[in-house]
Amino acid sequence: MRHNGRRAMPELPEVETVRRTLGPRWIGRSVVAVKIGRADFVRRAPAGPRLAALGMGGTATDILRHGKQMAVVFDDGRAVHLHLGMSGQVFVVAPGTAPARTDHVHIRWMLNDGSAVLFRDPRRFGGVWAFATVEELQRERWEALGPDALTIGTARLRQGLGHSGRAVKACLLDQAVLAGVGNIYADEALFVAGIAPHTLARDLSPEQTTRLARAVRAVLRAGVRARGSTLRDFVDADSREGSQQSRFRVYGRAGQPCRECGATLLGSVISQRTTTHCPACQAV
DNA sequence: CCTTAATCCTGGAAGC
DNA sequence: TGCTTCCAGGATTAAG
Repeated sequence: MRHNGRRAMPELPEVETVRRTLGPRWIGRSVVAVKIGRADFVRRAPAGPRLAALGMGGTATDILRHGKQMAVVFDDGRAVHLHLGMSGQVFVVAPGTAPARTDHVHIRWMLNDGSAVLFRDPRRFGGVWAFATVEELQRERWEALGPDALTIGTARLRQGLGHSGRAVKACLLDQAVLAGVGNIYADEALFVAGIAPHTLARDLSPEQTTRLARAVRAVLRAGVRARGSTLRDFVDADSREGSQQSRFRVYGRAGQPCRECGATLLGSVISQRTTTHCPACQAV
C-alpha cells in the first residue's frame, strides 16, 4: 500500500510535545554560542548582530506555543520564534554526547551546561524568526492566527467559520480560522465529528459545529497524550519517538475499510490536500 | 467570494 | 540493481 510510512509532519500535538520536552532542558540555561549553518534559515532578525538576535548571552525563561508555532523567550525579553515546517526537529544533545545525525542541522544553540539545542530540517519549510520582544513577535507573527485549536470553544469556532462558503476542511486548515490543525488532524476531527469534509462551513448546523469543536480538541489532546502521534520521523527534544499506540482513523487510509462501519474510505482533494473520509459515517 | 496552481525542498516509495 | 518519476507536507503568492 502506498504512503503507509508517515513522515514527520508537525501539527499542534508534535509542537506541544517538543515544547514540553524542550522546556526542562533549556529554561534556566544560558546561550554561550549560536552556530548558524544556513543563514537563509533565519527568516527574520532585527537590526544588529544576528547571533545576539537569536538569543546569544540570554537565559531562556519560557517556551511559548500558539498553534503550530513555538517561541523561546529570554530573560531580557528577546523572543526566538521557531517554526518546524513539515520536517523540522528540535532536540537537545547532552553534554559530551554526539547527535544521531548532523546533516540538515541549520542552527545550534550551545548552552552553558555543555548541552546543545539543534534545529534540524531537511526540507527547510521551517525556519527561525528573531524578535526583540514578545510583543513584537505577537504583533508580527501571531496576531494573524486564530484561537489555539487545543482549547477551541464552540463559539470561537462558529465565529471563525462564519458564513464561509468554503469546504469545512479548508477552514480547519486555515491558520487564521484556527491555529494548529494540519491535514492529519483535520481529517481525523471531521471523522470523529461525523461531518463530510466537503460540507460548506455555512451549512453546518449548530450541533455539528459543537461536535466539530469537541472533536478537534479530542483528537489533538489524544495526539499530545501519544507524544506526537505515530509519525515515524518525529522526535521530541529528547530524541524520543512518538508512541505507536494511536492509529489514525482515516488519514492516509483511502481504499481501506472504515474502522467503525467497514465501508470503503474515499479519497479526494480539498485545498490541495489529500483528504480521506468515510461516506457512511460522514454523511453530508 | 471562492479555487487552482506554482513555489519552496528532500527522501522514500513505486515504476520500469 | 539502478535509474527516473511521483508524491507528501505548510504557508504564501499570484492568477483565474
